[in-house]
Amino acid sequence: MDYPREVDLEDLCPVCGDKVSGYHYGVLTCESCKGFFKRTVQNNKTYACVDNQQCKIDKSKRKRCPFCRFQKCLYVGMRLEAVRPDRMRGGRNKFGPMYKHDRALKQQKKALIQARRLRLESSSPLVSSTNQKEVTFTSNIHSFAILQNTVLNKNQLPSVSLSVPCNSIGVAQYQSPFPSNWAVKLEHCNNSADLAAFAGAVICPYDTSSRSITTQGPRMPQLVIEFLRCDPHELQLQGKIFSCLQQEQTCRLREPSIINSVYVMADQLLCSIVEWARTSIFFKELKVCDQMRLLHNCWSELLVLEIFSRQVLYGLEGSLLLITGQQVEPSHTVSYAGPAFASLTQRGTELVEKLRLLKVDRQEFACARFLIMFNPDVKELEEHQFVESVQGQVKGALLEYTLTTSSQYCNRFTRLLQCLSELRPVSTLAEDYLYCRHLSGEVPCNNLLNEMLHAKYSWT
DNA sequence: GCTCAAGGCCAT
DNA sequence: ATGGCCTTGAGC
Repeated sequence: MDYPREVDLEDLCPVCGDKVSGYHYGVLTCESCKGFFKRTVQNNKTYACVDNQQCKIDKSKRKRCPFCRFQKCLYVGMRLEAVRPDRMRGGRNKFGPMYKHDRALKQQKKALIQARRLRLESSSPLVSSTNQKEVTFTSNIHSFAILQNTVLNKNQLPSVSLSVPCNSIGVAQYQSPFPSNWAVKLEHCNNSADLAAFAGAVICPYDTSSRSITTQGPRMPQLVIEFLRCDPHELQLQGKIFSCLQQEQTCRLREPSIINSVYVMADQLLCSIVEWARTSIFFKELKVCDQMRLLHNCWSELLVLEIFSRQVLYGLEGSLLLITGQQVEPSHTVSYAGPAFASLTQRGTELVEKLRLLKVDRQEFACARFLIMFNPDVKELEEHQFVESVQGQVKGALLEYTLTTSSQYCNRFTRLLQCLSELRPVSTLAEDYLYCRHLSGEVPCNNLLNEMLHAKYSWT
């Protein structure tokens, strides 16, 4: 079979799309972006964007806005500290081993793609036109889509589907009620460069065997598999929420207002979060008092993360996807939920966009929940050390996962953590909003959500 | 001795 | 200011 020549995206500069000339300051980039980055850092240049700081940077436009170009350089993971302050020439820097490891990963990926092609060529010389189209599409976009095909078609062992390092993992096991956009999701290859030291500390000894490629793809960290097993069941929750909304309607003898529905949904989501936590690995081993402390600290962040993950994994840009499957236009919320809700939605949308850009996947969201929950900064924890050690393990697993799934050392892990740290202010806004609505008596009472809000506002 | 990612140079 | 090509030199 004659496949179209594959456009290897990894041969293109992640900043401008020009031809890559090698690793420069931590990332495979072209010669011109290398030079641009060097000049900017060495000469301490500051730029300004005359537009809205969202200029498109490609080969033909890269000269137009140095501000956005430099932002993009940093975004794709170019490292300021790789520019030498003493301007010493030649030699090697501390990123040497990282580049080597990254190259090895790329080689493995290429080998896998080759294997996949050979397999297709030998097993089905007459591929239907639709299949052919799909293969062409995915291979042009990203190799992992092909890796996934290999695994899903070839191996039916239960554990195997969990060992695929890509966003599409969930397709086989996860019955989403929403239209799937898995096929077009790309694994963003921006790994963390500066995490080699941390990797060494957490996954010690640096476990290259776990990343070695087999026919099943790189292995997923065991802990991430455990986290996925704990995932709440979306359909069950959906059914419960529908029945609650119906009940609300029956009690009030009218269609519940949008804010009422939001409140009911938030309450049910919260119930499912608590249920998830209680049955989850690590958490179920904690003393009840510590469980309470942790949950009181993080419930709203988990709630917000739950809503955000739905937008990133299944939602469409520009609309808010509710657990019920309804799509809401965020700009319209102001008319029925007030400006406070609209500003909350605005903040949320911004963060969702960041998570979308990062292409955070189900595995990473699963880790994120545990990271948020096991917060050793929570006061008066009786099992503080345990909580701290779990957080360390989760970070390690997440780091290992990002290293395994991405072909490049960039700063994916750091960016993920950065995004998660931005959840707190949004969740605080959400709490404030819900509490105001609760005080005004517009929403149902006697539920878990009220309890949590009361607990918070009686403490502070 | 080779590699390759740093910095430098200079025509544009 | 940009970007293609050159020189350098630590680490393998």
